[in-house]
Amino acid sequence: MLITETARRFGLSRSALLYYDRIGLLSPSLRSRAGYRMYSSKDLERLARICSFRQAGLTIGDIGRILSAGDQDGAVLNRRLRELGDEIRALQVQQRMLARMLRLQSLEELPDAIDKQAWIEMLQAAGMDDAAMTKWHAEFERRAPEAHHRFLLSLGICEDEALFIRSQSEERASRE
Amino acid sequence: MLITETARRFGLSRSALLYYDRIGLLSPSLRSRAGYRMYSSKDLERLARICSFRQAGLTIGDIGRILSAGDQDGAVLNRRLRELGDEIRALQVQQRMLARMLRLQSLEELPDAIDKQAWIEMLQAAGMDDAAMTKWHAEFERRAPEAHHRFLLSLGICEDEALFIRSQSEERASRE
DNA sequence: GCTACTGTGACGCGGCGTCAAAGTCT
DNA sequence: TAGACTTTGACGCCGCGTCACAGTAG
Repeated sequence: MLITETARRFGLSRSALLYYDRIGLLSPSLRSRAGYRMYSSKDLERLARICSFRQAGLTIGDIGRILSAGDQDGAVLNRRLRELGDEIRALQVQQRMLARMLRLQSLEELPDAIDKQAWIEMLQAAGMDDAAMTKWHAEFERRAPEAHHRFLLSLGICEDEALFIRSQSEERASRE
Repeated sequence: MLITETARRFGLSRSALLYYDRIGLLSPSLRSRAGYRMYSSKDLERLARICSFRQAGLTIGDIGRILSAGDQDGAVLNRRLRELGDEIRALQVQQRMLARMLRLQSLEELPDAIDKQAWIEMLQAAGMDDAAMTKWHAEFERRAPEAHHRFLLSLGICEDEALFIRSQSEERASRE
């Protein structure tokens, strides 16, 4: 099968298949006399697997590793699964930030304290205790003080309390 | 304030600030005699806004547009909010695919029919009726037949039923 | 003179898309 | 001969990271 037809069948672009050939992920096993790429049924099977993995969000590198060496105990798949959880949570944080920005922009209101509570509950649900949170604040303050400040304000914490938390974080950091 | 200190305060890298300067997103208003970038308090305020928007997942282009022309009715923010929903749903689909792949790999079992049912329920919950699903199958078959086939199999639909669905999709597509 | 900063410019990443120039099939 | 395919190669995209080399502040 020729390249464009192969691409169409799998919902890919021609340039994607050219790319896969260039990096050695999928090199068609035959060439016509004119040098045209000919995809055999085995190539198509390999391509089908590649597509599945791509749709599952694996990188080209990971797919190459799985196809060449196999995936011992599903290590690669499990790692990607964890990454996906992290990515989704990060996007959900962005959602909340945007929602808050829109509220502030349209209503010009102060954010309510519920969000600070919600944030704490999320961290607790993730297994963090008070000590862990204090340590996390200290680390945040050390690495990016302004960002720390803006983050506290974004939780609906007032300027004074934010400065208090930051000063405590500084103390804690300097004691170590 | 000098560049590295500014970067540290906002949790950014020096190269990010160099980049923002190059593309004109944030150009410090002063330079020292030796040509060093000096960030004024107004620059820092602008940077704080930039950081907020970046943390909300906006592209550099969008941020530039908002900072220069404002965001009429929160159009940019609302668009990004919709995109985020789409992205999250896409990642969740990837999660389910990966989970299924791991199950198949570890248990070497056939996927159960529950997943086909679950898929249908999801689409119905999204407001799709039978007619819409038929149309969607036809479109899928037309644009990427192999991918359509693999998708049906991934739902735990057996080879025969998949071929049947695809042939119906073809008929439906050719009648239009 | 040492160290830690600063500048500019060039190149790299992933996963392709896009364009150009030339050849091939029908 | 037309036009729909194919080849290779080079360059572009985003949001920076990373290098090299040179100048500057203390």
